[in-house]
Amino acid sequence: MNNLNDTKRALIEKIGIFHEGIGLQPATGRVLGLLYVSDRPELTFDEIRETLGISKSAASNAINLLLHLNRLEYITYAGDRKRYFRLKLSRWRETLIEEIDKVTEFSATLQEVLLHRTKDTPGYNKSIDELAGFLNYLHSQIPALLQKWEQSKSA
Amino acid sequence: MNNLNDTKRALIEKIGIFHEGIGLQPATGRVLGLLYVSDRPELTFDEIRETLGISKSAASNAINLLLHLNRLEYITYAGDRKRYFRLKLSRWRETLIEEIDKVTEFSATLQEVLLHRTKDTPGYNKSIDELAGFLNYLHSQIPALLQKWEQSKSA
DNA sequence: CTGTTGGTTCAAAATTTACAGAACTAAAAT
DNA sequence: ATTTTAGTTCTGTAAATTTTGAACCAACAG
Repeated sequence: MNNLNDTKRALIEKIGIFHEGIGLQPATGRVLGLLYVSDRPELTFDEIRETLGISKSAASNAINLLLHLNRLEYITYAGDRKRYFRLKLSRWRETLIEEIDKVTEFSATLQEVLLHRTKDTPGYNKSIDELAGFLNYLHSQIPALLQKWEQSKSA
Repeated sequence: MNNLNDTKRALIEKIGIFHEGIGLQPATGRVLGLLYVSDRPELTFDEIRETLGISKSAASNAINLLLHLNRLEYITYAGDRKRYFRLKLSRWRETLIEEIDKVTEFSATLQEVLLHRTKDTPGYNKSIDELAGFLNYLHSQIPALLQKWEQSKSA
């Protein structure tokens, strides 16, 4: 049914490993990978299960987690009980911001650290303060970066 | 020797968990946490081991990994065989760039995906191309962001 | 009302990870 | 020369994670 060549299989693994790196489990990462490379971007539960060679429960868990994370949505067709799952790719901005926020939220912890650090290590404290400060700045600049990027494209 | 109050212990755990999130193991994250909160910023192998209550092997592995990742350095004193480990905090810019690069490197995979995707799904492909494009743009803009942040500070 | 489809949920098995403990080593101290 | 220090490396294992398979369920179809 979903016949994938070796290149695409390898890409699925690569995409899978990347997403493992950001905290998803292997099977979940592969579901994302499959949907990225599949020529038909809407796949059923069973197509996903079968193409990836995973169990129903693994497929169910992965799909539901991804739905929860807003990475996936599904469409239905009248007279067809199956759901057709696809990536919510148009939401990439929000997804990316959420990912970057994981890092920038560390800033709050650093500021807490500063409140409890001795004042006897000014150079050290200054570095922590700088890092925290830049993380906040980075966070604040993402919308502007997105805007500037859009502009640079239309130019 | 290294007497830490509950607040600092909690901060160590928080810093540890954050670093677990970016791929380090718990004990390794806690070593970073300890060095962030410790009033004495240079600690010996045994002080780290004892304060965190971890085994020599766990301490050895964590410290060597962090040295490898350039997150730690050590100093020595004549007539003292111990090494004194400390955070390479002044390197936070490089560390952060490396962390952001983990995300932006995904762009290359996306471009590979595009090479192998059918042309029959233009909207879908466009989203992938946009995401890849913005990741590249983000990567390219980090140095400028650092510069602008420095300027905004001195103002 | 009975069977089938499209899943979900649960318990157990398999795999992976993280760590401890003990044995070891190189350099320095006695 | 032998003991101590400051770690390293290896092996075993406990715990956590991930996955499977089987039982289950709700909705619809015949």
